[in-house]
This record gives sequence, C-alpha cells and structure tokens, in this order.
Amino acid sequence: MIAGVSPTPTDPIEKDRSRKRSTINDIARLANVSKKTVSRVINESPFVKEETRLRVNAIIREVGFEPDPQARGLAFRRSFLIGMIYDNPTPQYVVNMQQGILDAMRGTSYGLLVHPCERTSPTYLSDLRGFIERQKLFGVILTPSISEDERMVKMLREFECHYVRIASVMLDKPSTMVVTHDADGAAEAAHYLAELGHERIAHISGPPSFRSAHERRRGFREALAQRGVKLRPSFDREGNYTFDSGIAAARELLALKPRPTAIFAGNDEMAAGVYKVAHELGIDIPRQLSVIGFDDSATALRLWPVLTSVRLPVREMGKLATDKLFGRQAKKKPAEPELSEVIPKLIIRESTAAPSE
Amino acid sequence: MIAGVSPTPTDPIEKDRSRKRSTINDIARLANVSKKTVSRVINESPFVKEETRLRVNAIIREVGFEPDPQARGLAFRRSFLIGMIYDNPTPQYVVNMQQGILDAMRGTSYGLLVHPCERTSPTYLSDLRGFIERQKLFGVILTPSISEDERMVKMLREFECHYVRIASVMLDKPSTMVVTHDADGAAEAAHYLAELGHERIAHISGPPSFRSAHERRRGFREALAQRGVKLRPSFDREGNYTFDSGIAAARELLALKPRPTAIFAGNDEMAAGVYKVAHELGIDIPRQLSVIGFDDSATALRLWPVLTSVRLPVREMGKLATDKLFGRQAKKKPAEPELSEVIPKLIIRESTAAPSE
DNA sequence: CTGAAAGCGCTTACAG
DNA sequence: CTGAAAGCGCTTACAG
Repeated sequence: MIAGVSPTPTDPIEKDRSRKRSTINDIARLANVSKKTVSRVINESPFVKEETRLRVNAIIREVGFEPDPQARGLAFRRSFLIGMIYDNPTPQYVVNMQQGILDAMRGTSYGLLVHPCERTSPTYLSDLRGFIERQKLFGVILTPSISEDERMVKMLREFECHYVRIASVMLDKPSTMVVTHDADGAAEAAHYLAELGHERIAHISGPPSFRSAHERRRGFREALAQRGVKLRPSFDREGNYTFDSGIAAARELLALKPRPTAIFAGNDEMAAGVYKVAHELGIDIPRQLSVIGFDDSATALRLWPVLTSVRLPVREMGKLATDKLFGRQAKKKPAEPELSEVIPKLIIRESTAAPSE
Repeated sequence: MIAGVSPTPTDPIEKDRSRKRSTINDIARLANVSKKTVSRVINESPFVKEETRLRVNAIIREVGFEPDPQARGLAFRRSFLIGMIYDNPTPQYVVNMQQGILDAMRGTSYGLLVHPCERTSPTYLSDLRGFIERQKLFGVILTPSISEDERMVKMLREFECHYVRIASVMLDKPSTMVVTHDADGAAEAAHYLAELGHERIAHISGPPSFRSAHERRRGFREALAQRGVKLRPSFDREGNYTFDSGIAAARELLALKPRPTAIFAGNDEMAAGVYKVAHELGIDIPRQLSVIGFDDSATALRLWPVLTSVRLPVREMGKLATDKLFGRQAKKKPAEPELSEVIPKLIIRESTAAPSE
C-alpha cells in the first residue's frame, strides 16, 4: 500500500521512527485491520480468520512488535508479573528456585519480582498485602515456610491472585500444589544408616514453624522404627535450619555418653555445623561419626569429606510450579489429578560408613 | 462535604466498594479538587498551595490510596521497576545484592525484577535488549562482570534507562559508579602474608573476563613487590571463580617442588577448592599452608579451619547503588564528586599462620 | 469473523 | 496555583 517505507541509511526521520517502539496501531495500519483484530491475534482468540491471523502475525514478526505489558496490564487489571515470595534462609535454595521460575518464563513477556520476607515481622502480612495489591500480580510462587501460611493464601484468594504452593505435604487443591515428599527422602536416609549397622542414631530437626521439619523428622523416625531402631529422646534435637543451630545441637549430641554414631541433620547447613564440632573434638567423619544432610546444596561438596545428602531438585521445582501457574500441565491422562510431585533422592558420598565400634 | 460515607458493617455495598481499590478520581472527588491536582500532590510538585496539599494528603492517607504503578508507568512511558542484571556465579553474592537493593527500595512503590544472564550466550545482548525495552525499566543495577560490558551500557543509554555500575575500578561518570577497590583488599592480603614471613606465595586468579580478577591480582602482586616478594610465574595460576577451577589450580600448585606456603585465592569458592586438595594430600592448614579467600561469603565460616578472607560488603553495595539510582546521594560537600566507594577489609581467621619451614 | 467506542488509572501539554 | 482535554497502549463490552 505505502510505497518506499523501507528506511534508508541517510534518512534521519526514518531513523528516528525506527527508534520508537511500534504499537498495536502501527500493526493495525500495516495489516489493514482494526487494532481490535490485532489484539485478538495477540491474545490468540479463536475468532480470527486463518488468513487474517497469518497476515497479522507476519507483520508482527517483521516489525518485531511486542505488546507493552504495562498497557496490557492496565487494561487487563492485572500485571504481567510473577512474584516469588520466600523466607527460606539458604541462598542456594533461593537462587535455584529463581532460576527454575525463570526457566519456565523464558520466551514470555512476564517478569519475576522477588519478595523476601520474615514471618516474625509485625508488618509481614500487611507488607505482603501492599505488594500484591499494588503490583496487581498475575500470580505468585510460594516456597516454604510462607507456602504453609493459610492467612497468606486467604489473602491471595481475596485479591484473586493465582498461586502455587511448594510444600512437603498436600495442603490445598492439587492444582495449586507442588508436593516434595520430604518424609520419603528422610526415610531413605534412615534405611541407609540402619543398613550400615548404626543403632545410636541422632537427628537434628528444623524449626517447628517449617512443615518440612516435621516431615523430615517423621519420615526418619518411622523408617527407623520399621528397622527396629528407636530414636531416643536424648538423640532427638531441635535446630532451626541455620549453621549456628547445627553447631549448638551437635555440641550437645557429641557430649553424650555414649554418643551417637550417626547424625541425620534436617538440612545441609546444620550438617555443616555438625562437621565443625566434630573437627573441633577430633571426631573422624565417617569412621567415628556418619553424617547425612538434606538439600544437597553446594555446601555438601565443599565440606570435607563430601557430604551424603538428600537431594531436592529445587530448580525443577521452580519450573514445575511456574508451569502450573501458567496452566501448563504436564501431559497425563486427563482423568488423573493435576498434582505435581517431586521425589527426593539420597546422594551417597563420603560422610557415611559402618560404625567402627 | 459528603455525610455518612463511613462504611457500616451491615452495608454490603460499602463493603464491596471498600474491596475495590480507590483511584485518583476518588481522591479528587473527596478532596474537591481536580485529579490533576491530586497528581501534583503525588508527584510532589511545588506548585500546589500548602493548604491544598495537606488536605489531599490527609485524604490519601485516610483512604489508604496508593497510585497504580502500571497506570503511572504507562503515562510516564517508564515503569516503576528496577532490574538487577547479573552473571555472578555465587548465590550468596546474588542474594546479598538483592537484599541490599530491596533495602533501598523499601517504602517505595518500585519492584525488583531479576535477570540473570550469561555473557557467552549468543542471545545475551538481544535478550537483554528485549527485557529492557519491553519492561521499560526505570533503571538497572549492573554487577560484575556485566557492569564491565560497554555494549550493555551503550544500549542502556540508547533506551534512556538509568543505570548504576558496580565494579572494581572507575569505568564511567562518577554519578553512575560504585567502586569497590578490590586491589586494595588484595593488597591487604599480600601485606599480611608477607608480615607472617611467607616468601613462596601463590595466587589463583579469576577469569580474565572479570575486571575484578585483574584488580585482585594486580593489587596482590604490587603489594608483594613492595615487600620485596616476587610472584613467580609458576605460582601465578588462572581459575574462573568456581570451586572446580580452584581444585584444578590447587592440584598444580601443591604438586610443585618446593610448593607454596601460602595461597591467595581470587574468591572463597576457589579457596574452598584449595582446602579440598590440601585435605586430600594431607597438607595441614594453616601449619603447612596458609590460605586466604576473597568475598568473606558464608562458605568462609563453613570451611575447617575457618577461612581468612577479604570482605566486600555486598548488601551495602546494593543499597548504595540503588540509592544512587534514585538520585539519593550520600550527604557530602556538594563540591565533591558524587562517586560511591567501598573499601574491602581483611578478616583474619584461622587459615593463616607463619610458615613452618 | 470484524470494528468503533469507551475505558483501565494515571500524566503531559496547554490554558488560565 | 489549578483544571479540562487529550493521550499513554492496550482491552472490554457491545454491535454488526
């Protein structure tokens, strides 16, 4: 229709025009349709003639047009932003989770907004409410322990904000859950230690405010019981998933007589604390003490000897959760519930051996 | 003006209204001014009568009104989003940096969008261009080594996107820089080792693609030279800031005869690699080998013995950079250049001692 | 299957 | 110091 629109290098006006992003109006004009039709193509409406759709799409690609998420968001009354809300203290976990979410977002026009928070802060809920309401989030990914807070979830429903909860057990409708079955991973650790011949086995659990702490402890205890090994009260210590709490618990545990020959820590950070105390006391790992962690974080490989740990595929969990948020379900028989599950796996390294005594 | 507007618990209509966010129009109506005036108050325009401003602000607070960032962004042709663009491989660094940026953003209506990337990817620059153009970012924080890429910066200028570069040396106008002076930190490490009496001192540097790798090496070499100690070529190894590269370099270094009595690693990750090899070879740290890292990350405390390391206040750097992006300068004599600087500091722990031989 | 009008919640450009 | 009109780039609601 319009002749000679291709920019020439000597044409300063055309240069300026090309710097400006093209809009839905430009596309409509070039395709000779209304902007509403372009909008329909963008939003993949089925009510567009095949031929029209192809023509519009061709022009969109040619011009390199991308709709403005802010404008779309304003009209949709909902932004193209995903929030990651977390209070997990482990950087490795946070970064892996972010990576997984971004994996699923690649190629979309969505952005990832991060929002760390502290459940103990008095403004925790109101901060979060402000964040979600202000940003008009499309949806959020909730990781433990935030994912276990029903007040949080109630608020999200109020704002009609989509969400997916990552947690160690089923807490909600299957379509909103990624379940990590921490108890099964802990059970694997228990069976392995029992098979090695350990009987004086200790556990350092996470804080009661994390559901995973209960699950890991329960899975461990129950599997031990199956093997006829009892987790004695003095060998059953509470930590809070931090390195320091692992040190404190290990000091108590290793002062006991007789002391445990194996310790299963609720996560790798606390296992690192056990290592520190063992080194201080001159206790050899694994000859005199077997240690197992949980998470299989980067730390596991940096410890000496390398740590046996239960691996959770954190990055994949983030991707799974985000696919779910976008309504992209893994292909299954449609009859099956749309639950997503993840199975932890014991990675055996050099911190575990048969007891020497 | 309007009587009885306070909602009563039994009034379902009022309840419904209260669920809907109020807009600039509601405030204008309640304050008996035009929405343009409300807009002026929001944007802190000086051209509003004191009395009007107070009245409008009172109503804004009363109603709990917050302007919609998407709508503002559309009108401003610029979003209320800050991007953090990074390719740093250390999770601890990434999380600390994010925390620092969020510290500075607290109380604002801005959001933090994360964008990890790989400089080696063929789509690196075009991905980034898409990200910045699509999201119409208010500004970005660039961390090493992305912050050292002039093509990246050129692109940002093209889009008139504000930016602050965090880097180990001055690369740009002072108003856009947070300089970390890595060379000074490395020099401290050198002086300390020389003082302890070491002469066979080795260095494992980061990858040449990171400016900090050069700076740390340079600072270390020069300070050593001042003390009359030469960094021999066989003791001068290149790594790439990863744990594995630290292992590889340490294997070579510790096979040398005579081997070094001290190793300064370009970061803690590589120092962790040195520990692993030393343990394997039965070399005692610090009696037979002193080790110093850089970053003072969480890993430094989890290693045994605890690692002497050069600390960079990463979280503060993030806050500093973001304050700068917002034009919030530290108060100084206005004549002084608006450069932000950070001085690394050697944290002495238990991985360093006088050489035994 | 397609389009003209009105609107999302703000701001810019202009006028007074 | 204040406001009415037009516009940012899209979509909804309606009509045909």
